[in-house]
Amino acid sequence: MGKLEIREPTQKRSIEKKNKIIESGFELICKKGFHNTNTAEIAKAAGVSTGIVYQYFKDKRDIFMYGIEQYAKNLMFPINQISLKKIDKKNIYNEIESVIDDLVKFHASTKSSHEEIIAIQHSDQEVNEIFHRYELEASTNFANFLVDNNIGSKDINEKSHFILSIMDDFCHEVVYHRHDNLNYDVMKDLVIKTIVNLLD
Amino acid sequence: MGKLEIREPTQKRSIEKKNKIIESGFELICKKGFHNTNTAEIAKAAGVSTGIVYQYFKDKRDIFMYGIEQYAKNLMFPINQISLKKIDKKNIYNEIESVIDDLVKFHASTKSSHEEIIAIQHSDQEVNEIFHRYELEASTNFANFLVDNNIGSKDINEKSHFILSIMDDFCHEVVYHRHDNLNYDVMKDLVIKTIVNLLD
Amino acid sequence: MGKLEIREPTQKRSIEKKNKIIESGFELICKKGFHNTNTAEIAKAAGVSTGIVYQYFKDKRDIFMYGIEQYAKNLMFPINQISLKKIDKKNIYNEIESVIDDLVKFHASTKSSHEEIIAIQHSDQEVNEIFHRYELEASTNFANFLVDNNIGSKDINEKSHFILSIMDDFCHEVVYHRHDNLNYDVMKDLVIKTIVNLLD
Amino acid sequence: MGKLEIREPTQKRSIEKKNKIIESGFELICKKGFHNTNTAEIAKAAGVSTGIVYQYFKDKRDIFMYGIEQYAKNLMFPINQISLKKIDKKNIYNEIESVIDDLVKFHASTKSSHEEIIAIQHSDQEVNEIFHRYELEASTNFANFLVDNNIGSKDINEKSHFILSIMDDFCHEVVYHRHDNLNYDVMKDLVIKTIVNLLD
DNA sequence: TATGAATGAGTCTTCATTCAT
DNA sequence: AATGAATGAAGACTCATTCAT
Repeated sequence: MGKLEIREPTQKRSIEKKNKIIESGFELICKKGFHNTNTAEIAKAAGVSTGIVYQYFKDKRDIFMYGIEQYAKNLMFPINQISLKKIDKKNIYNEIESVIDDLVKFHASTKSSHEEIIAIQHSDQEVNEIFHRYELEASTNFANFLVDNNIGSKDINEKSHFILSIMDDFCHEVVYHRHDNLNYDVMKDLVIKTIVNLLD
Repeated sequence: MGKLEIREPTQKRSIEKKNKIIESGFELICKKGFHNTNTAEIAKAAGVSTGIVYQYFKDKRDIFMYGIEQYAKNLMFPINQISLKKIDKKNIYNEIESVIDDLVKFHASTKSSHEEIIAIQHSDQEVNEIFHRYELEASTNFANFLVDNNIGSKDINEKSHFILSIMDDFCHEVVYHRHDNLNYDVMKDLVIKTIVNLLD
Repeated sequence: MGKLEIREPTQKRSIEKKNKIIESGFELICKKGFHNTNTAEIAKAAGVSTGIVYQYFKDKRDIFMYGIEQYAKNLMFPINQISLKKIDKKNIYNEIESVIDDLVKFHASTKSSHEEIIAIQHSDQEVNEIFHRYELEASTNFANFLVDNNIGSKDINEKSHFILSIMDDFCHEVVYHRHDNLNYDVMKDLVIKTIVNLLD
Repeated sequence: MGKLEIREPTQKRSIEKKNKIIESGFELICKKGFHNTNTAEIAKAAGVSTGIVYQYFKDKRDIFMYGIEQYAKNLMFPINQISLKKIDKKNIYNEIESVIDDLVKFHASTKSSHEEIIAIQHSDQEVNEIFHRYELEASTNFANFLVDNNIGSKDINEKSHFILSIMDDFCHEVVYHRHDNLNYDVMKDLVIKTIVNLLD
């Protein structure tokens, strides 16, 4: 009686519909903020009725959480997406530079959603945990990659984490917060040298 | 039109009352989120009636903005608050360690509000600008401090910015995101060495 | 922004519901005044929830404006509603008397709403313009009617307007402002004779 | 205990203050409407504190009622204000025209307040009664004036009332509702002739 | 499955009126 | 007598969620 069960769609059509809602909802929420986006808008943007939303999702937040999960998996930690090939240790400066350039491009491409997502991450414990999970994965993957390449084996977890954090900061700096008084080429050089140093 | 004017309190009692509202309101909003805190709660927490709130503030957001301004000025960039005494260059590792320890303590003390504030910073353009302003100030101050101590004069703005960013990340790591697999003493050591390196 | 659109109902049920809200709302507002009637009351009187009101109407005023439009069209200028048959010029006194009697009856039947409506007409520019529009129509219709009957063709617009105004005053006098010291049969006689005179 | 008595000021200063509040309040209310004018504004316009208002007046409405009383006495029925000198019966058309011209001027001068006052008159029983009282006086005065001049002694009350009503309508027509398709000189002529006719 | 009409609790804000000083 | 700070009830409007069809 009362509240209907949330349905897990099995039909192809249904799955597509559910994904469309996630996509539209997540996009709107990222663009306008969670509290400034209402379910009617989401339904409309997804081309469905408001009622159907509540057959696929527990509540409005649920829509967003699905979006977050996908985002965290695919986009939040671009280091997971960049193909890290074998590194030529003699040429390590250039190798790192190339990775950083890729990361910056990646960040730039997801820029518009990123801010609101970070916002919610910081105000929502559960979202934070999701990210934390994927961050750990990213960090571990990177550590393994380094080990596989016989680079900086001591304190490898800490180094991996630190390096990712430095690179992430640099990307944000470049993509979002351009300061007038900073020369970003100089900064990149500092970043790369720091990383090289850590990996020695 | 008939809108009553916002009063700028001059009486001591009134100023205290206004500050009490900012304090209570800001605290609640930081704890529960802007949209999950209503004006009645804020008024109650401040020990005033709902009506009086609107004599001191334009709207609910206005309360928060006052809080943000104060927070940005006093707490967001603790480097501004830490007394940076003359640095003994021979003992630079320990000097930096001491600064980092102070920063960590500072972050720990404001931990509870910090997350929601970052959240709002990332979703609200105006808040973001306020922080940007104070961040710039922090960065400049720190650069000047380094110059005054004849440390790392080349690319000083970039270095200053980079170092602050590294220290800030470390503080967050320690205070908010403790990863089980990381040894924070090791990380601190990495951080300090990196900074020393940059300042050489 | 996220504001949901006002829906123009097409379903029979919806149209009925919208009309019910207009009817109930208009009646309440006429009886108690616009500012003394709240949306909850209107919704209750219409047998709907407060929320639904805002799917059909932009705001509280909008409900009233729909009512006004209907009232202006159907009731405000009863001369538009009275069937003006061919006039027997030989018997013109009696013909006019009959029209006046009809008008008085009409006014009496709408008496309760009339006062508040006039009140709002005089304080609201838009309402005033609506009435002005229908008043013009009434005046023109009446002028045409007179012309069709070969009565008083000179200065016909002015005469038409003047006569309607005289009749309207008389109706109000009788229906609303009964003065103890006036004999309304005598007044009616004066009115009719004046009109006859104007049409000679 | 509790509610303080309304004070009837006897001091010259106090009386002036009370009158200032009536004047300012009435003006604001006429300009912006009763519900769109708040007591703080009234107090400010009168140069007093909000608190003092409630020592002179029972409530907000009370302020307005005092204003209405004065308005009704002095301005609402301008026929009471126009000096009606002996009428030269041979020249009666011109005499009436002159009265009408005076009335139009009078109406024009009070135009700005007039509309809101009529609005309130129609929505407020008590205001309506005040006007009714003064209307009666105007009507009686005018009847007496006619009798004194040996004009139209039969059905004099009805005629007086009717004539005033016709003149008032004409004034409103000219001052407020100018219709594009009406020639107001023609209308005036119709009005005067009608009146002359009634007085024969 | 799907629709979209309907619900009604919840929130910000205003303002007439009172009260401490 | 006077001030203006303070109160708190009231009201328009929104929106997540449910329900009749």
